Amino acid sequence: MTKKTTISDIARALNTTAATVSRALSDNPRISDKTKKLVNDTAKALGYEPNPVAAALRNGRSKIIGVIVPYIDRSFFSSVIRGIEEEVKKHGYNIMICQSLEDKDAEAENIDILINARVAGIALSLASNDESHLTKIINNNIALVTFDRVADNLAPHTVAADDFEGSYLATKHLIDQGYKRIAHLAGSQEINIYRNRQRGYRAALEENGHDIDNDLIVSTNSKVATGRASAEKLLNLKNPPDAITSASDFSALGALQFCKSKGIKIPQEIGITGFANEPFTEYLEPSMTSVSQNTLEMGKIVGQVFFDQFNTVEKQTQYKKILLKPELIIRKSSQRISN
Amino acid sequence: MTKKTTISDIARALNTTAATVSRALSDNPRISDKTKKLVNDTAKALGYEPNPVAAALRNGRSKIIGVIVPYIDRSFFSSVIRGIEEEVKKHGYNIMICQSLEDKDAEAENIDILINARVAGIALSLASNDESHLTKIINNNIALVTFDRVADNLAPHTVAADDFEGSYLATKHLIDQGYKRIAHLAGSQEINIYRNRQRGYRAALEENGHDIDNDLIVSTNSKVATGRASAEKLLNLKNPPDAITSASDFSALGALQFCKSKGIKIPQEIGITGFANEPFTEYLEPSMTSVSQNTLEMGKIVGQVFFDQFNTVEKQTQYKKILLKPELIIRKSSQRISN
DNA sequence: TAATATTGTGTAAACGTTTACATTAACTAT
DNA sequence: ATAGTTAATGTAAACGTTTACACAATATTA
Repeated sequence: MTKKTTISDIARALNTTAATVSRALSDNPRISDKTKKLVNDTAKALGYEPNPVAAALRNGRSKIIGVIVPYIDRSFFSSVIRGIEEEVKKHGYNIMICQSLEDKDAEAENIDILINARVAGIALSLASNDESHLTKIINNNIALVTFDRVADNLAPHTVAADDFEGSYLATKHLIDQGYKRIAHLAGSQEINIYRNRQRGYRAALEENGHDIDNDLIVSTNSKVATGRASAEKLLNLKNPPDAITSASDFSALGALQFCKSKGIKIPQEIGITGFANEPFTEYLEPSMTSVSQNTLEMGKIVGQVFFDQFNTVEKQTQYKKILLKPELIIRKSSQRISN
Repeated sequence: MTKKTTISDIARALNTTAATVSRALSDNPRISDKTKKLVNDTAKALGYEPNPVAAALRNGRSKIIGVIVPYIDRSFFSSVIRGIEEEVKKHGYNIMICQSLEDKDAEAENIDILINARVAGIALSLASNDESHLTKIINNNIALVTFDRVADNLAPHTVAADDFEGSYLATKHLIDQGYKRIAHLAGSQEINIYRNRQRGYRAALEENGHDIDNDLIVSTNSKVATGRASAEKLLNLKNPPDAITSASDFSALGALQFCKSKGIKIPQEIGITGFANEPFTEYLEPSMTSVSQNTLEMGKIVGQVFFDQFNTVEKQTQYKKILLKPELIIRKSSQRISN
């Protein structure tokens, strides 16, 4: 392990000082072109590679973006993470990943760790409704972007899928397919994304002359088993639905399984749509219509928002609230009109 | 953003020096218990938090484990990453993630970045068969653990699923279920994991008195479409198989789709098993038997291997080649004997 | 031509730790 | 009582950058 070349080594070789070398390498206008060329050439000749740790110490800021998600291995998050990685890499940044495990305290702890690591920014999908601990990030003057489960009150910049629109699209699609009584498997109304999905469902019904029947809105925890139970409940109603639009792919899957087990034909007798376009939806029988949130894109945009910030003159940055257009992926579970 | 407390602040408050504070905080035996208590108390009182960047500069090593995978959002990798994260977090370490996109050059570049970031270790799943660029890691005295696609020649420590065993288990299971002509959808034989899976298949047949028929071994690229095509080819043989054990869930899915489309009953007329236990296998119709590689566990073990190394007296570390026992998840696609 | 800008470079401190090498005081042994 | 330990702490340098400030040399202006 031969010692690494430093700017001082370059300086020594050129009979100049580290300051000049540092400036030359960062293309400082005060340095003559001749010196710059000299420095860059010997840097290459000596195999110089900058030490980001030293720079981070001096600058009080490292070229790292911290990312905190509930679970790394949820397909939604891993895909967003990939997007963030690819975007920040373009700017010479790296990502440091933490999990909150949907626990507020773990989230707060991870925030402390990232602040201490002097990250340039933190991308975060909230573990809970509590956003109070985010102030710490802002007080430390660290760029903050929340995504998916965004912090509406505290975070200056947010990136999320337009859940209202996604749910609206799915519901409208069912209406267009001729379904008359459309039920909704709602997620926890504590969480804004699920509230928005319910709102989208309601809006689509209202704007298209459908009545809203509260019996057709059932609350779930976004799990397969609950989806099955909810479907059973719905289909046992005196006036059962002929379609189900779910705020989650998992509960939609449960509903689909229940219907199949009862021999109810999908999509002929009942239409089903999910939400999130989980990888499995494509392979179900029948394949399931779902709302794609364009997760990779979401990650890339999260990354971009950081650099938009970094590149604006400090104060003047406008707060960005970005809503990404979702895409309805129409598959067999909801398509009974051939076209 | 009030200035952060440093060890010098603590020293000043106690009328001592930074050296003593540093030693006290790291529980150095040369420091009296009285002083240690004093230091720890004022550290707490002043809200001191150590600056890992400064420590990393001084030590030439940061408490970061770099992870390089082909794609972050493949469920296999995201799950391993989660395991690594959870394990290293226990030791106060964090992970920095890079993607190789299955490109050798990108992998080499990421290695450089991580080396420059002075990571304590690198966990890596190879992008290609080429391992030559790994020498750099070793020359920089950075701990290296390869997993899944391991570097047999260069990497001292490797963690992988026992592919041979997994494939053996799946094949043996099909034999036990009474299938007589068992085909194999093989992956690229350039890659050792696929070679091992084919070996496991062959061994199971041989050890159980089944002939090996090379017509029943078809090579795929582990994609759904190829799986479909391969199944078609196999079922058109004069003497077609009555079971297919695949080296990949995706090609197994293709085979399953093809059989269903032809009205061939699974598992009655044909048994199918996949490999990797991708999330979707559970939800297929029929649900698909697959080999689980215990990915979360794999990640945790990768993490452990680092700290086993760190804690041994430098030189004496023995090279670890860990093979994890896979688990056969038996579902409907292969189970025609009721039990 | 003297005063003033401009250009290019050097000096030295700072970022916050860690640690090899003193130093001092108290303790043990003879 | 004196030399030799041992225990506890201090001194100062080092890790590799960046940058405020100073400075000299040249160019510009009046």
